[in-house]
Amino acid sequence: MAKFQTVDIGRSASAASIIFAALRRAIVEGDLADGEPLRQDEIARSFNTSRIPVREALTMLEQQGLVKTERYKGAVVAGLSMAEATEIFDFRALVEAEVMRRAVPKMTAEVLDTARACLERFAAASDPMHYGDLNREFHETLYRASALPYHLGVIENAMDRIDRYLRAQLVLSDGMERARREHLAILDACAKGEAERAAALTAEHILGARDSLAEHMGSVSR
Amino acid sequence: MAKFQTVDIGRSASAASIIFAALRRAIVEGDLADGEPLRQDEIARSFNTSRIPVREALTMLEQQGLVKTERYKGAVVAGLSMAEATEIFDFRALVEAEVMRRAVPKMTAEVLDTARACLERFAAASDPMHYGDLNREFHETLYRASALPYHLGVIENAMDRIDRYLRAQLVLSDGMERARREHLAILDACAKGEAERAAALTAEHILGARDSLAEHMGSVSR
DNA sequence: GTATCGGATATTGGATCCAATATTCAATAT
DNA sequence: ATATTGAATATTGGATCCAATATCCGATAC
Repeated sequence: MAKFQTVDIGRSASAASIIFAALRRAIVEGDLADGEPLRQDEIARSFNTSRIPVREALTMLEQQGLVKTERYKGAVVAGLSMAEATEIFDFRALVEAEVMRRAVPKMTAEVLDTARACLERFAAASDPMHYGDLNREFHETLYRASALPYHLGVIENAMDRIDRYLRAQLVLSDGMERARREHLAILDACAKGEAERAAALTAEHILGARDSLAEHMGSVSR
Repeated sequence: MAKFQTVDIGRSASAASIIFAALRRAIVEGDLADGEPLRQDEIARSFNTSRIPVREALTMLEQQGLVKTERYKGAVVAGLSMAEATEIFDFRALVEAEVMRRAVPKMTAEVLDTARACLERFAAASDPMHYGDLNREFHETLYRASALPYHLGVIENAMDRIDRYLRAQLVLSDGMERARREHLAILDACAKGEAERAAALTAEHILGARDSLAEHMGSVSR
């Protein structure tokens, strides 16, 4: 029997995955602008490591489509054209609606409470840049009930690619107010066990964001 | 004006991406068994490089979910549980049906001819292990007409994860014959411009393969 | 005979060093 | 004045070397 609590320091994250997580977050939140070059040397210095783990992190980001690398030129934050962004919204609408459809029958009271708490924090949030996190948390809480890990992973990746634009759009005009209203409607459908309605509302919610983004920004990038 | 043909040797693939492509192919085709350890040193020797580009290739594979890495233990080919495989089939059915629905109205005669040629090669193929390639080529040819690159990428990734099991199942019993029949039906719907029917047939085609796999193999791995 | 401990070996993660090439900018020819 | 050439610099990709740790196997205690 174990008499001491083990701490798994051996399983602690590698330098590369720490750097990856930090860069990913910076890109997803929009702190790094589209096209911004990511210098290996500079990043290595800021993390007090060599360039090796930095390169590993950059290859991970490239696999996720968050950066583009060119030989002898380096990595830059990968921006999306309007067509690409639109396609990703369409994809999300398709997959998230289906996940929602399958999640509703499995939602426990606890899941619904957690989601409700998310919305309350969303309404009370003072920092606009925090909306994005709460938005994701709300949706993920509901989706997780589906017990479809592969779907969740794919959704997360798609979300990463467009989150910056979504966040920028959320603070504009009536973005916040509409999101709040639509979230309430989705949660209501979930609470009543109406899977089809929840799925339809989810798709509308995402496609509405797509159209709103297309209006506000003529072209997102390059 | 350019008087000489330029060859872009500078843009030639890096060692890491060559190794990645080779390992990916080996895993997807099932030449490397589930759980098989991938030793950096060994791979490096067989490609006449150092371990650095090998590690880069392994991180790419890990991002794709094709290998699992553990610190100080190394990378192994990532097998799928029955539940995971089933989920990926469901995902494919959802996404590929939608892509097909949107592709049909855009299919030119050339696309249809290319797909038809695929099927003929499929029927005439002598090497059973070549079926898998032709199967993918057939579907991809049709999907590409949709002009939805993000969707295609996601589908490709999902396909990579289950292709081994699919190939193994294809050569069993009536797998080949049924695939041939279903492909013809799909192509027929496409040729007649019946998008909804093509989409429905595509979903059935994939879910049928899912069920067939579930029958033939009690558990896929681990 | 069996279980536990300790060192040898194997293997990975990271640091440092070297090679290759893109970019920049000054010098020069037209 | 402008376009071209060539050297200096910056930056990446890969090789070699070092540190950390998991695994294996023999020695030892009971």
